[in-house]
Order: sequence, then structure tokens, then C-alpha cells
Amino acid sequence: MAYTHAIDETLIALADPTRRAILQRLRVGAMPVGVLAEGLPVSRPAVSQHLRILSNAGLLIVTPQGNRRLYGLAPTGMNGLRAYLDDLWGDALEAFAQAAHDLLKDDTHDT
Amino acid sequence: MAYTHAIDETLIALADPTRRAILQRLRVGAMPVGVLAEGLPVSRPAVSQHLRILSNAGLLIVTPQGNRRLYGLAPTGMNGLRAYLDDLWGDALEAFAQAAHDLLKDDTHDT
DNA sequence: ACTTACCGTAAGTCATAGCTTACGCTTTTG
DNA sequence: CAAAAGCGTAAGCTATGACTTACGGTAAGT
Repeated sequence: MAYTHAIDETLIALADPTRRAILQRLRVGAMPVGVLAEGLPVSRPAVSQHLRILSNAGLLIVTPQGNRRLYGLAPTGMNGLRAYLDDLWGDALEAFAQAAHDLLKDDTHDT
Repeated sequence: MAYTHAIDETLIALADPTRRAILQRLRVGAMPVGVLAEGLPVSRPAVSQHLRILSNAGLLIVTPQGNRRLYGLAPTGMNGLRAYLDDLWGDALEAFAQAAHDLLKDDTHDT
């Protein structure tokens, strides 16, 4: 397993609007930092910093190509977060169903 | 009734470790603020503030019961975020498959 | 080999998020 | 009715995060 680069980093990475804009922009495919920065309201170094965070979170794949570095979405980057959400909300749904069941207490109960 | 409480709020809500601890603690079921705070390393008012953020993000359901207020996980709270991730990463996977396909069918000769 | 392009990092500034203490309101209890 | 319990909110402090400009290092072009 070890899909997870630590949920913490993934969520922090996704919590920033500029970083989400970067991800949106990468949907069409990988691109170098310069091109990426042109479509964004912040400077190129700022983009570089965001890319570092996104990469550390396992959300991006970096492909050095001579002079440039191509950044693209990592296909498995979201697996850790997904697993986390599924786990957490799985229990939540169970607890909710249980509560609803308790409220309806006119049905038979079991264990 | 949009699921979307704005993914912005959802992600920011999830990005904080204390708030995730709160969610974890609520997995077993709803509970009032006081009980919730006892299991956490921060003060009760701090928990209240976090609960407000989580509620605004649509992640919690509040049930006033006389003197107290019971906080529980909202079953549909994650739907918006899930949809967002599915959409974003759906395209990412397509782009990735496309790129892989391109590489196989027409190898670029460089160097 | 020199110049240009591309990129990451360092240093510094400014805004914001999270915490604590203090306070006021509402509901329960004696 | 008075006292206490349970919460939310305001005010203030501090740490952290996001941005900018400046700089250095490597690859490409002439």
C-alpha cells in the first residue's frame, strides 16, 4: 500500500485555491513551469513553490526534459485521500443508519 | 439543493489536523461539545470554532437538545468533494492514458 | 565560448488561521 | 427564584503560509 504520502500533505495541498487552479490547468496534460505560470495570477517562482508542495503530496509527476521540467497529474495521486474519505465516511454512514434505526425502534432489533 | 457547499470550504475544513481529529472522534456517533473537547488537546472554545467551520462546510449535522448541541457527521457531507475529485482525476487519467498511448505509437527520436 | 532561456531557492514582507482567556446568553437544577 | 451547567462569540496574540524580488545554476542556441 503506501499509496498515501500522508493525508495531511494531500489535504493541505488541495486546500489552496492557486494549487487547485494549477491542477485544473494540468488536466489537459503536462506542461513546463513557464507555460503554467502564464495562465495564473501569480509569479513563476510562486508557481514553483506550489509545484513543490503538490509534488511532495504525490499529486504530480515531474518529467525533466532537458532545460525544462514537465509537470503532470499523478494518476494515483488521489488514492490515499479517497481511501481516507471512504474509511471515515463509511463509519459515519453506519452510525447514521444505526441512529435512524434506533429512532424507528418499532422494528425488531438484533445484534 | 446543491451538494456543493463550495469545495473550498470542505477542503479547508479537512486540511486542519484538529478538525480531522474531531471527525474521527465523531465516527462512533454524535456528541455534545463538552464531551468532544475532553478527548482533544485544545480548549472547548477552540473546538466550538472548529465545529463552526466543519458545519459551514456541510460536514456536520447539528442537533440542539435542550441545553446542549449534538454534533454528528453529515452522511452526504463528502459528496461534493468526491464529485470534484472524480471529475478532476477522471480527466487526469484520460490524459495519462493518452500520453502513454502517444509514446507507444510514435516514439520520438531525440538526443 | 558567450549569451540567452528556463527553473529552483533564499530572504523578506504581509495577511490569515488557530489558540487562549473573558464574557454573555440560554437551559436545567435545587 | 437563584445557582450552576453548557455553548457560542469577541478580543488579542502568535505562528505559519503565500507572495514578491533577487540570485545562482544548468541546458540550449548562435
